[in-house]
Amino acid sequence: MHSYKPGDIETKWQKYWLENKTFETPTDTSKPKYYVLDMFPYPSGAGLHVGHPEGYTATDIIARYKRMNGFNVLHPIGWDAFGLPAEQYAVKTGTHPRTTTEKNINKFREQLQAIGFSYDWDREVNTTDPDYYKWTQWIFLKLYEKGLAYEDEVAVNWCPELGTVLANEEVVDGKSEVGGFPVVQKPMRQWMLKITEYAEQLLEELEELDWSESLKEMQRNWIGKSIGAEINFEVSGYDEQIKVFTTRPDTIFGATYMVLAPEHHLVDSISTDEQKEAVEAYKDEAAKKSDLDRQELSKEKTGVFTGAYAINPANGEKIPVWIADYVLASYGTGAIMAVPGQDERDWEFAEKFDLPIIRTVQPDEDFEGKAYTGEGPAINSGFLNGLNIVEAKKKTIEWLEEKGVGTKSVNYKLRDWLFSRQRYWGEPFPIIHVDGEPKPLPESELPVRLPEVDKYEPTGTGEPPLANAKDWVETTDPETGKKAIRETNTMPQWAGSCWYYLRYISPDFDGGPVDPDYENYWMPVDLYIGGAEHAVLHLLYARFWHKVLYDLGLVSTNEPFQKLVNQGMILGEMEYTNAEGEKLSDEQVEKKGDDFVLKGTDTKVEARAHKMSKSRGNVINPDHIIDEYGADSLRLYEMFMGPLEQVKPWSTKGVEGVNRFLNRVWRLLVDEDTGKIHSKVKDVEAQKKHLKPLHEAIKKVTEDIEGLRFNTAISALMIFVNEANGWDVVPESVAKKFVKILNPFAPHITEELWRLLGHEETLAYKGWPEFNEEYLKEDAITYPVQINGKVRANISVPAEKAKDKDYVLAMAKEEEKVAKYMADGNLVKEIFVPGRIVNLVVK
RNA sequence: GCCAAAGUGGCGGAAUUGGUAGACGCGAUGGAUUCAAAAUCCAUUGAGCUUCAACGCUCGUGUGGGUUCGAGUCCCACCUUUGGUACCA
Repeated sequence: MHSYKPGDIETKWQKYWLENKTFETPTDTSKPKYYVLDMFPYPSGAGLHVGHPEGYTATDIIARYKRMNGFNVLHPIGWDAFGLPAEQYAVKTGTHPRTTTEKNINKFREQLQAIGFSYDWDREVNTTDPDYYKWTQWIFLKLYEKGLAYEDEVAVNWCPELGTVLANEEVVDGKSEVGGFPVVQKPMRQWMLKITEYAEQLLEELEELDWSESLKEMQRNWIGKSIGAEINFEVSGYDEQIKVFTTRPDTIFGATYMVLAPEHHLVDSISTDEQKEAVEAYKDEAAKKSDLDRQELSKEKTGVFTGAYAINPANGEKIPVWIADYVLASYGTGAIMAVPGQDERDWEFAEKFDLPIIRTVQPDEDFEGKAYTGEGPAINSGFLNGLNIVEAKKKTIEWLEEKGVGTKSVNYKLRDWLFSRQRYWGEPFPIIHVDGEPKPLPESELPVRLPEVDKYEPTGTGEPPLANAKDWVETTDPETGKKAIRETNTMPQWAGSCWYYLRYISPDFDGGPVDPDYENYWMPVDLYIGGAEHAVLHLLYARFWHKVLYDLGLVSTNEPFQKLVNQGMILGEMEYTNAEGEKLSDEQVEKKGDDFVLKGTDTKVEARAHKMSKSRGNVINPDHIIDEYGADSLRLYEMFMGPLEQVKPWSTKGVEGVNRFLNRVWRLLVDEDTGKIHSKVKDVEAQKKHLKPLHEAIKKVTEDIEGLRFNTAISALMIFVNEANGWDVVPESVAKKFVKILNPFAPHITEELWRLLGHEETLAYKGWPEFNEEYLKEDAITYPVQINGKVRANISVPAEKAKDKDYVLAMAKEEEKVAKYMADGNLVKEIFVPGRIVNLVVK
């Protein structure tokens, strides 16, 4: 028997591709290029899960399709291999993270190769390789030289359990994203990157990118641009001013009090003696609060009066100055003018502390709420009265500027990027401290390698693990010979992934991060696919670095990723659970109305698919799927499940379905007794009945690949095979074209079939078939005939008469059933849509 | 709360610019093959009504309205789910 045996075929071709370097990236730059990139994985100990191959199969299909269309394709993979898990494992077991990482990478590589991805394996990059992080450090030096990297004493998210500082995005609900440990605020010396300097560009240049609107919107929200004014308020009795930022300068007449963040620099100097004690107590309280506390207590506003008064420049009124933690030190100027009439937070605060409220915008008549934030004419606002918000804003700003007490201003939510971590397993900074001042190392000192250490824990005082490596820390300044101390922080995991797409272009280049000649050819990335979890951070950070490199003249494009798609998460199998959370089998459950119920009862049952997780026990291991059904089936199923970007539940039954399809393909072309090409595959001229389904498939598959609609492309391939299975003879030319268009989806079986069809060379570079509209034409067109919008009959019209309105309408009216309906009333309207439909309106 | 996306059979999902809703696959039912099973092949499969049967009819794309000869698709209001965000002045 020579039935379809994916195991044999797949290992054979994977070996062939590797040995022959089939997917080596071409180095000639004469042909059009296509750079198709995957988000490289963190090689975890758990190995690949079924989520990885989803995006990877999509890009692989594109890569293979583009090669067959004559493009030079760059399709690389690598490892984002710095990271906390390997370090935590090292803390526990003493195993060097390098050892763990290497082992995991080998496992990942093996798994990826077993799925038949057409990566150029000579271009792997590994962020933990000194030859790679040399250039990460080099880019950091450039950032430093440009003044974009600086040290600062900042309140950071300190996680005592992990012994490290976390970035805001690594803190979820006041706990560490990894491990769920409590996080507190602690001031520490840290490296920062001035991403805020690029805020406007990062926002503006989103426009030209071919990214989903929702993704762009997420980045816009993260950057959080707001336009308004800065206004100075004199403090009564002091030679001080409080500067505030507001998006609603038009409401200034309603500013009845002011609030400073507890950390504001003027708090101490303006507090009166009577209030000093209360102010100090409040400050202490606020400082102790963790993020979690601030959020939990956020429902109830708190604050303390400083005893000081400011002068509202609009009307000269004395207004009290308070401190409250609902005003953030890190946004705007750390102080606000409170306008309770038009701001919900201020209203709440004013109500609680009995502060005056003045409306300065006339609410709609039926408005019943408290603070009014909608449109309306200005009231109680002196010279602004009657103006709408936009006009009033403009006029206020003009007035402020004239008086010299304020100016138009723009603010961003985006903060500078906290760029250091107290960890071992990360890139060391190319920085030494001489006489207490930071100093960059010269390029010739790169890479600064990670030292060997005995233990991987932080010192406990917050000193990073590298501080334990005394011999390494204590060094000399190569320029002056002075004693120096190395920086012991390391870079965050994001660093390596900020520029890896450039390294693939020239992985061995030693004159810089990327060879300019090839950079110019390959950039930008034409298609980038990865998980939505990186929608904001990785993509924002990478864009930032890229723009810096662009400004330095090191890259030729201002944006790295032209088109970007997020694949949707794959959930576990659909599960039915009762109120107690116990799993039920399909047989125990039925649908009743809108709900699922326990069979024969009214007891509702929850029916849904859950995120895959070890604790739930619903994790699907791709290795098992490959063992059972083969890599081609895995690939095909992952693409057939549904639209790439959508979240969708896994179904192993579905894998069986596509596996059956591949079996049908095999039996269509191979004689299972001999293992040779089936005798019904003949070198004869193809007829219309063969060519029509074939070209329909070619057309649909081509268009759907271009549009990343792989699920419907596969459906078209299935339709062709269902049709072809009914043929007595399969023309060889038709068989070959079909094998070609199936190839990007199921590369192993198609290589094998191509070989059986008598070819020695790989199919990977054979031309993609073109479809011919001629073959798609129908001999006869079927028109549905509607009476008052309901289909009552179908008529068949010869193709050459199909566009002839009079002819088609006449045909329609002759139809017996149609005539019957027409007899019941008068024909008032005839609608004829060529090639589509006939509708007769009868009354 | 705010922002964004999405609601279609038992399930995953199809459906050009508004033009026959349910392609393709899973599951299910019946049949063929088999000593039997697996595999394979054939047929049926949105719900309901009528009929000996064929034909036919009614309803049906989250809910309620609207526009149109015609709405899954467009407009208005609402409900639900998912993702993001969270005192950002």
